[in-house]
Amino acid sequence: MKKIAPPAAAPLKVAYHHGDLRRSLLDAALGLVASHGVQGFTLREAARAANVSHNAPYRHFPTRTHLLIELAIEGQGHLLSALRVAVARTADHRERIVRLGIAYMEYAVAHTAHFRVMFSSDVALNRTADLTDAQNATFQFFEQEIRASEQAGLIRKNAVQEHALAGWSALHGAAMLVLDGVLDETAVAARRKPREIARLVIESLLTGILNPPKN
Amino acid sequence: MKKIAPPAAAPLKVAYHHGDLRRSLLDAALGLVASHGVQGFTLREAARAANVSHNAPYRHFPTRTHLLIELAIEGQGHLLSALRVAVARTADHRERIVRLGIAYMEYAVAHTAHFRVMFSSDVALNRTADLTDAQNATFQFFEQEIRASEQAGLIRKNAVQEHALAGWSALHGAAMLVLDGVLDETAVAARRKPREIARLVIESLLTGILNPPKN
DNA sequence: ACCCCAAAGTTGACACTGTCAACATTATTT
DNA sequence: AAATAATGTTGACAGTGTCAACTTTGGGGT
Repeated sequence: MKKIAPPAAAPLKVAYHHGDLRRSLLDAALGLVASHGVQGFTLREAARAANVSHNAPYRHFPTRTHLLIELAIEGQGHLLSALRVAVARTADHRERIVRLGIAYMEYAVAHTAHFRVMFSSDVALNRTADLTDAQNATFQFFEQEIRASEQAGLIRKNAVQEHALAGWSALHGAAMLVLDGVLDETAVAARRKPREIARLVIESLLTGILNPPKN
Repeated sequence: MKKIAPPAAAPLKVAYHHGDLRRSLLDAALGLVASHGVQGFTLREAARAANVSHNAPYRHFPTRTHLLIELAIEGQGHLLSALRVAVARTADHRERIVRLGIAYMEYAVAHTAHFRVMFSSDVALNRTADLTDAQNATFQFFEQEIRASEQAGLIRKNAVQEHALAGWSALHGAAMLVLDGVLDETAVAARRKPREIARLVIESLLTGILNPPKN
């Protein structure tokens, strides 16, 4: 069954080495997650999509989960970039915070596959130091933004970390609930676009829900 | 291999009919999720834990995912009960809201398996009408609580749904981030117990993070 | 008291998966 | 040009979800 003399490369080149299999596998995986969910993603199917044998992925990732972790790290990077871009041309601190929130939500809905992988429990339970670093970077970006607002006198003093935590939680929770469709039948959220939901959540957090104390 | 005359039930009864296999499977599944994660849960292993053949589960659940959905619905019920209990003996509206938040978080960490199943993407993507109802019930409980606070004059008017949404998002996000260990290395959250994190988030949301406007 | 049937459980098979081990080919370094 | 590391391939194995066909059992109508 040996092939004899394929002198010039056929239109369908079947090179032994792939070129950038690692990248191809990540891309294929992302697509599969998008269409079949994280659980539905399969190493073998990714290999097929890359025209490669079912064991080739193991030269690039020690395990299925590690491929996902790699995707998660990548996603964190993209998210952080998106957040940076979202506030790049805005000076007003309040507006910056609102934009940050909206950008978080928009990333979640525009890059659902990445986002789902980033926070899938499978990945979370096998977190790698690199992933932790990437996640911490995102939190620190929030923190830094809040700190700037504090120094500008926009927000309360001495609670930067707490406010950053509350902010991230609110955003993250809203994004999760939206992605999971949990809000689809609620009166508030059903007819609103994700970005409006994000704005709403952020506004609530900024001004608070209590009546202002009357002194 | 016929057993002859087992007059009184032997200690190891090996009846053909199980009695309450459905319940046993749900319990086994919960344990498996707790130890191996949602992805690690296996129908066949649950069947083994219940001393039953690998196909017996199919007499009670059409599919692996449906078993998980059943667990999710069950969990939503427990959560709602826990929330009710948490505020049962508290009259002060502000305190009620704080307790609600803490209860949500505590449920998440005390019943991690249930919680993870409830919001696993596998379940979310195959949501059933019953599950949707159960989730809506939880949201409505939040809403109702906020409405009561509004009528008592505690919180701003005309934004009950928005505030309920913001509250749920913040709580849910905080719970998720805690469960996923995303906060483990952050200065704010690393040394705090989950309930303190929840309190902190709720307090931020109640009073807001902006400086009070000086008129 | 019987028959019969639907519910509940079982066995066996299938295609598919993640992963391991052994082998083949290519690229790189010396 | 030879040795070696990197990259792919084939084959095998145990384990999975699910389908189909069979068996056992408990309860209701006659």
